[in-house]
Amino acid sequence: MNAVTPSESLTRSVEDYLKAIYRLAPAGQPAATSDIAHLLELSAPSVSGMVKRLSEQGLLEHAPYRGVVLTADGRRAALRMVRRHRLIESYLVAFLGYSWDAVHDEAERLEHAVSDTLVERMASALGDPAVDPHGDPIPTADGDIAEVPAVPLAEVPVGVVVEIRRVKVADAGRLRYLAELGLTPRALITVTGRQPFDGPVTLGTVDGERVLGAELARGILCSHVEGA
Amino acid sequence: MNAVTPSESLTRSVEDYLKAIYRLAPAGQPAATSDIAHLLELSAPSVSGMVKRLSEQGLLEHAPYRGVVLTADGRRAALRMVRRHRLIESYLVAFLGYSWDAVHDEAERLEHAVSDTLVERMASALGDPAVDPHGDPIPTADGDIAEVPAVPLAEVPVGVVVEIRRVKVADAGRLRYLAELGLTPRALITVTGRQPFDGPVTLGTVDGERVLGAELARGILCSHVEGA
DNA sequence: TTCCAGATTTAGCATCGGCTAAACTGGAGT
DNA sequence: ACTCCAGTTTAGCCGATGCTAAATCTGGAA
Repeated sequence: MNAVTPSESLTRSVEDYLKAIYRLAPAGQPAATSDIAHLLELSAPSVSGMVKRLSEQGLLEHAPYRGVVLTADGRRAALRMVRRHRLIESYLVAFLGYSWDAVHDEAERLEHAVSDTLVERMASALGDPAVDPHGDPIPTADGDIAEVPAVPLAEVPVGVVVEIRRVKVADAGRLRYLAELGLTPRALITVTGRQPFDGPVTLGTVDGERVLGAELARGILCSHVEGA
Repeated sequence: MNAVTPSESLTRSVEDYLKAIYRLAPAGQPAATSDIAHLLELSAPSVSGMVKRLSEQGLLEHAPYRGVVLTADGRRAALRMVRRHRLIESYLVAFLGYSWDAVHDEAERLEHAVSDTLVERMASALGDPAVDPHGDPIPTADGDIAEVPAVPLAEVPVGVVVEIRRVKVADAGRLRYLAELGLTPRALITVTGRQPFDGPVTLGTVDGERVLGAELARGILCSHVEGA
């Protein structure tokens, strides 16, 4: 009857910092001030100041000049926000006609405003999904998050049938483009060719042949399909 | 191509002030500093300070010591928040299993976070309702709000069949109680008796006889039913 | 080993939106 | 007309979170 207790509620800024640090260092490596600043589009001194406050609150540990690491409390709070974000994205896509390229900004605001009750209602309405529309795993309410074992499309061997598991692309335009090509989670594809020097890959999809640049191919994570 | 433009976005606090002032003076009478302070649970000096800022922004007009009146811009912004609030309440009840006594707090937070797009998607999903679960009219996206002509149950003559149109009760416990009695918008009832000295009213409902205290009876607004 | 460049922190400041204490105002009642 | 109180505003403060400029540290190059 403690631990999960979010005794004093965190501000929006604090939630954003914790989520950013988790995103930069999900495995608990130190995150650099400048990386946090860049991700949140803030100045480095602003981050330094907030880091001091957060470490005083016990949400992270700060080794000056070395970076920050989330504490158990900090990690829990971060995963709570990740769960919210991904469930909100899922809900908007499933029930309110949003496309996967349009949900991020909306979720970014809503994640700070929804109650735990509402989040869990949305989860139930969705059937407690394991992943969001981008294939990113949704942490459980207890703060467990599953790994999605997958390799970048850019590294998939030619000829193997793979399933798209996750699309780690933030830009809305690129997401729309991928959706047009049918390259979304659960799609089955085969790499039919690959050009050298970081060149494009050629893909076989159910809709036919596709050519995809290396940058996008790196953002598409795939896994092998059983008995293909 | 101006007017509706919310050029610079308003802060959460500003939105709350405007909504409070609208609520206190929907018809444009002056609202008193102390009433605003009481409604928002803030100190009077805090309100004075914000009022100064808002009048500099052109959202309201302030006659010192006399009260404040929303400008057209301020009223528009306030009605936008009212629309959001009432649509969010409606959506939560219709699609996410909320009861009418539980929606207010959730909507109070969400109304500051949703995009116009999301609000309109919710409105569409609901079929563009005219009123929310409490019977309060939902302003249109253009900022028009319909009157709901209705008289307090406390003033309905004995023997007349009326329809509950609106329930102006904020307390969650009271709302739950009214729901248990079946006294929700669109219910048909008859006042079968009324005790003197601000006493309770006796009601005939489809579920049988009910007795209701004067306080609650004042919060239930009714209208006559065609040919009853 | 020394030194420099880049990263980080500290110093000092601004804005927003709260607060309390004190000063002020307007209208009700004598 | 005058007084006084309730309501309002002003003065001065605080904490959160942002910023720029200056100081400081760290690690790699020479």
